[in-house]
Order: sequence, then structure tokens, then C-alpha cells
Amino acid sequence: MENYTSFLRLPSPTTSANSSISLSINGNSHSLSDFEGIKGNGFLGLMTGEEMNADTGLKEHKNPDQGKSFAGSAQYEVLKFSKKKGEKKVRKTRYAFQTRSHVDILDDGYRWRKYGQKAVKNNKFPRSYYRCTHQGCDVKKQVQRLTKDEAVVVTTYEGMHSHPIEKSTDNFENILSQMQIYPAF
DNA sequence: CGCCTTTGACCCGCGC
DNA sequence: GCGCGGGTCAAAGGCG
Repeated sequence: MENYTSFLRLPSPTTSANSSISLSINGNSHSLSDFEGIKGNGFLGLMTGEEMNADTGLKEHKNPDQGKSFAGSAQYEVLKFSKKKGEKKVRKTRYAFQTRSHVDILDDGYRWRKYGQKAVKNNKFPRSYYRCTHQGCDVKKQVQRLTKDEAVVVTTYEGMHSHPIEKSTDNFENILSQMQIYPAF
């Protein structure tokens, strides 16, 4: 997605447990409308089969035993400079989702290999780092639970899968795979 | 046996 | 320069 003119930063994940992340995308044609559409219809439509029951009013849905429920999402771009000298900046798009779940591992249909875990400041829960194991696919995700609301799991995806989903599950990542509207970098 | 997790070390950017 | 915080590496071990 080269055309984004603005990007949304999550509230600093180490200092804020704000559970209502606003979504502000003003990219090209499909950013906002499609994203919202999928979120409002596709996401929830399919999530209901899995006890998904929250949209933006996540705070009122405080029921960890319900399993997973979609809580919120955000997208933002990350500007990075390559470590190598003389390389241009690498732009990555990250999608952050908040999910109410009593389990950290949200099986989203892709195969992930954990490659790290770090303690996060001001957060008593560690953050886990996963990488997609599909060859040539360097999609990463971070999973982190909030101190202020232990029922909330924040999953941050970085990059996009350039391959089909590997398991036929009907959870939200399956839908994510269908909303690959942006070209891979 | 292959794939995965665990875990400390390492690296890097940034602020002081 | 140094320390801190975040991100990654890689060796070692676990498990099906």
C-alpha cells in the first residue's frame, strides 16, 4: 500500500491499555470503506459462528468466558530504515486487532513459529513474536495481553500473506486472507 | 525425525 | 557514551 497519506499509530502499547482504538485510514479507494465493510459485515457475520459478539462497543462486552470476540482493530504504517547502509526505507503495514479471549493462541489458520518473547514495560504479560512458517512469507505477528484488561489480547500483524491459508478454519484470519486488498511489498 | 517452543544473548535505535 | 526498551537470533530441548 503505497498510497497511504496518513497512518494511525496505536496508542503506545507499553503505556496505554486503551481498548477502543480508532480507525482512521484515508488511503485510496478501498481502504476505509472496504475495511469497515468487512469489519462490520464479513467479520462479524462469520464470527458469530465462533461466539464473536462485539464490535466497537467492546467495553460493554466483558465476558471472557465467551471465548473470542472481536474487539477492535487498527491499521498503521511503520516506517523503518534498513539496517544496511544506503538502503531506502522499508515501509510495512501493521494491523492490530484486539480480541477478547482467555487463550493467547488464536489459531487463525496459518502456521506460525514463535521466535521470541519479551517482557513489555508497564505490562506484566510478555509479548510473543511469531513468524509465518510458509516459505517466502515473512509475515509476522505479535501477541500481547493487556495488564489493565487481562481479557484482551492484542494481536498485531505485520505484512501480508502471499499464499493461501493452510487450514480450513472459519475464524477471522480466514477472512483476513480474503481481504488482501493491498499488494505485497 | 522434523517442527516447534523456550530462553538468554545479541543488536539497534533512541533519549539522556 | 551509556543504559534502556523493543525486536531478533539461535542453540538446546520438547513433543508428536
